[in-house]
Amino acid sequence: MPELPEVETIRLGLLGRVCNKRIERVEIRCHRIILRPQPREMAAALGGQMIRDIQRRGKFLLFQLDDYRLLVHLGMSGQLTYWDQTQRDDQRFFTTVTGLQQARQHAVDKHTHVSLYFDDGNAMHYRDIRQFGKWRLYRTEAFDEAREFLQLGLEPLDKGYTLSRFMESFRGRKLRIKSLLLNQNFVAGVGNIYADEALFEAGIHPERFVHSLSIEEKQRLFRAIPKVLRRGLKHGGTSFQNYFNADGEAGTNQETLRVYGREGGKCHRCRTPIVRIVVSQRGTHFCQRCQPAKRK
DNA sequence: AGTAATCCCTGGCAGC
DNA sequence: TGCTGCCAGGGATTAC
Repeated sequence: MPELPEVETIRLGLLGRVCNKRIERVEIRCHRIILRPQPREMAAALGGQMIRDIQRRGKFLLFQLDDYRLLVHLGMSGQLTYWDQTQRDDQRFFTTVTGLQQARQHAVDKHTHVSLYFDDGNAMHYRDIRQFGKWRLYRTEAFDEAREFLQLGLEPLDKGYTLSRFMESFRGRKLRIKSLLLNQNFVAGVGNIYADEALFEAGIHPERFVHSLSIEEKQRLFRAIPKVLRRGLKHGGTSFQNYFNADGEAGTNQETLRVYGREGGKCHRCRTPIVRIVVSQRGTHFCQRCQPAKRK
């Protein structure tokens, strides 16, 4: 479940690997994940293009090519890894060890849906077990058509993330705060893990309706969001199931999580057992004492 | 328009 | 042991 810190970690890893490399050949094996344009057309368009830069917006990766912009969303289980022709493929990729897959460089398998082969003999593999990922290719001059991208909300680690804009984003909302945090049009890049972590950090119950939040609570949330995201980034992302960086390595942020995935475990702050409920069809973890249901 | 529910998909796991 | 059924979850789509 790659969220902002995971996507950013992948971006940083890929920057030094695939930038300024020319795509010689593209293999698209699963057609489901490619929405636009059709696979044959996408493969043909990518051939001969050089990757000039890689940017990120929310959970989207944005590859700047000579004539195109390639938008990649990793969905639930997407992996983008670099393949070095001088290194040996690691078969341990497919084994489970203490609940966590071990991975390095891997050969093409049944879940490797796209491969970009560069003219220097190396490659970049896209692997996506659950196939929720999306690739979209736009001609640079037609990028305005990427509405799902342009409607994204505040970028929480950028300078434009200000308290006034954050407060503005609450206007007219009448839903639970956890639901709002998962909405990419509010703050981009926050997913289920970091939403729970941010709410714990801010001391806010996930089922609170946003119009009931005090100014102080919103201010705490405003600060908590980038705090937990930066912590995730610092630890190379959270590896629970299928997330690996561009070199196929797991992150370690799962060891620093305060509430997510810790049902029954003791709250680091008050020792109360962490509770798991369902909000917006998503597993939601919180401390009943540190995140009270009603405002004091 | 804003919100809630449904669906997509596979691997892992509990239960028998 | 092997089968069945359920669950996880981002976001597009549909329904209201």
